[in-house]
Amino acid sequence: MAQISLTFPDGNKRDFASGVTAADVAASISTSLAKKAISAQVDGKHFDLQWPINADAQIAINTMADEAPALELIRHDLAHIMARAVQKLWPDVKVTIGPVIQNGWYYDFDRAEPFTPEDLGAIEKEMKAIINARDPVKTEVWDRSRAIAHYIAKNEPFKVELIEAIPGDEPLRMYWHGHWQDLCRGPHLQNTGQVPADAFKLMSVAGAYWRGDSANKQLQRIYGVAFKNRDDLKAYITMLEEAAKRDHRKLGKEMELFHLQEEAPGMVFWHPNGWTIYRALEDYMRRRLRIANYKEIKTPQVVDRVLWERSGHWEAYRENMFIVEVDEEGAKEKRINALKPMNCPCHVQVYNQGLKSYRDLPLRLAEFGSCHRYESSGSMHGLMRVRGFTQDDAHIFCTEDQIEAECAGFITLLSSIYSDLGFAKFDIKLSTRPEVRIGTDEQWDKVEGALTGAIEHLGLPYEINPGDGAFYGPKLDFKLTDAIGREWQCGTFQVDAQLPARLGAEYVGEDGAKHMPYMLHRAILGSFERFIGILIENYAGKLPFWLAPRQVVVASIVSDADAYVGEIVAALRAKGIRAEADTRNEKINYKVREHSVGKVPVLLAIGQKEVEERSVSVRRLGDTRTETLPFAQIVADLVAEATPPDLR
RNA sequence: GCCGGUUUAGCUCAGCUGGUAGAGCAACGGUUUUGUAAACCGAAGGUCGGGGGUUCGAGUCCCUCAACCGGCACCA
Repeated sequence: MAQISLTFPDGNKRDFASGVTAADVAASISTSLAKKAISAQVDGKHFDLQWPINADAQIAINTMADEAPALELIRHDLAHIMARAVQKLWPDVKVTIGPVIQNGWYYDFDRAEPFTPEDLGAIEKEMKAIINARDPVKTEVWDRSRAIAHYIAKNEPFKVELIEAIPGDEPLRMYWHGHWQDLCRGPHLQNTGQVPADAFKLMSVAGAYWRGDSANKQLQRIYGVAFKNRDDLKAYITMLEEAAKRDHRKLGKEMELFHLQEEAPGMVFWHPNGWTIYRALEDYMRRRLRIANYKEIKTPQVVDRVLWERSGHWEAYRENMFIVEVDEEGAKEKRINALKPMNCPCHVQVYNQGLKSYRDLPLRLAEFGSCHRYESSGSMHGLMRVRGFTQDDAHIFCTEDQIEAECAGFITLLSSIYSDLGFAKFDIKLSTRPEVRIGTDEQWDKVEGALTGAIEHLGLPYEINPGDGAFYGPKLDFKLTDAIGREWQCGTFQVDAQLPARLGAEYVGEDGAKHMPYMLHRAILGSFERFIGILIENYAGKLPFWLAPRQVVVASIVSDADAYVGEIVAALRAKGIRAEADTRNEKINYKVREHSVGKVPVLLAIGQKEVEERSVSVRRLGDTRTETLPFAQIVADLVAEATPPDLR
């Protein structure tokens, strides 16, 4: 038999017979390694211990101490164990696919009856029994026809469809967990007992379309999470609870920021506290845009369908638009208008007023544009996905040669704004030309080159999403990372050669002829509603002082202090600080608790002592210590602290 | 839009297999003048999401609509 040479992580090489398995290799090293081995990395690929190795390769044996492969195997085996448990409990359930995902796995089933939460308990119990049985895991390679015949015989139509969709004549791999068989590319553990029985949990049932297509049958998906040990599972569940505590919907209620109600789904009712955040953010953005030489405009919300027909939205976006029909006086037919879902067509109308010269370009038109989109009922989510929202929108009209500089200027602005708002890290994704597109390849080369040139010039890393651009131009997406590691796509920069053409935008060039400008769609926050939701969750409600809706509460300890409390509040308000008095007949403990829960950053407690020495006792949110400061000093300190970052 | 779940007092939630609704907090009225995360007492508060049905009787069972929650699909 042919020999192959395997290279170990320490650089040592050894020869083995071709077809040797990683299990054999581990056993040849030591019995303890053979026991501990769970899989191997063979030339970087994750290999099952049972798979034959047929060529020279780098090899490293994995044990449970190797976090990534261990978790992948545990989760993947659990997917199979769960499917086996489900088919044991309900033999007529059809199986489909069950991949590993972040923190766990899911498996999609076809079953007439819905799975209930009680079913999940029963499945978990059955899974534990399978794990405790320590059933061996076996694997074989089958040819397609055998596999198809097998699944036809077993009446598993989804598996048949799956195999038929696998291209070519590739042989297929089968796995057995005990007697239970599943088509799977592997790798897997060696027996079900290697899965920790106390470190997984079935989380939820949800509908999911077969192969992700809403035209297909809807299956039932069961989600599970799994870790290497019970403590990790516990930590994960604690993390989920912590994340739930920063849910902006919950905090929005507790902090009296906003509400939503049935009569206006997806439309925000901002309360005084929430609107204060909104205004602070808007004022900040307005200053930043003005300094970056944007011109702010305001355009109509209700616009005749004629304009939407011209812009192409009526054809492409109609089902997402709120339509307004009006009986005009004397008119034979109803006039049909739409609430604008986007600002771009209106901005072109502003651009088109008066003949533009190349000297006017780049022209940056900004609007805090109030838009409405009829989002599908199942997609709405607090402030994150709404039907009525306001974009920090702007369109830059420029020549092709100006795109790169505009792009660089935009990224610089975005980066500075994210940093001011507390987001140090963001990623850039470039979406390039799709298959179906307008414009010549030379144009695309130039425009894509302008975007990459801008990013590279700034020395920033970026990822490419090939073919994911719009048909009218490439785009950049900007994703920021929040305090608990979640990513949010907020900023966008899109090059558009289509809308200016459709709506007849032009300028007179140096050559005296008319040319079409490019239009750059761009946003930094995305929508104010969503961004405020992100801010609330990022800060867990403890917003930075300049954004906090109620910055200071001045609380009396005794009623004799009320007059002095009033004096302090008046002094702070005179300096623009959002201060409130709390002179209710309550103990200071009660007031401290209430305003801590309400996320007020600074509490000034005033008792007899403070009245006498004209001082204040300062307590900051999240800190149990207090500090006594003179009246004049606290006013000066808080004024400095309340200054927005761009004005410091 | 689809699958599943939920909807009871201002808020958070109880209410078993159908017999006519309950707690804590808040708000209100008193008492208390208080020193850094919930003082005490009292009275009050609900067409049980909307509509329809079954039943002698519905918060509870059925149908339907809506909103919300978890996913899926969507997010040119």
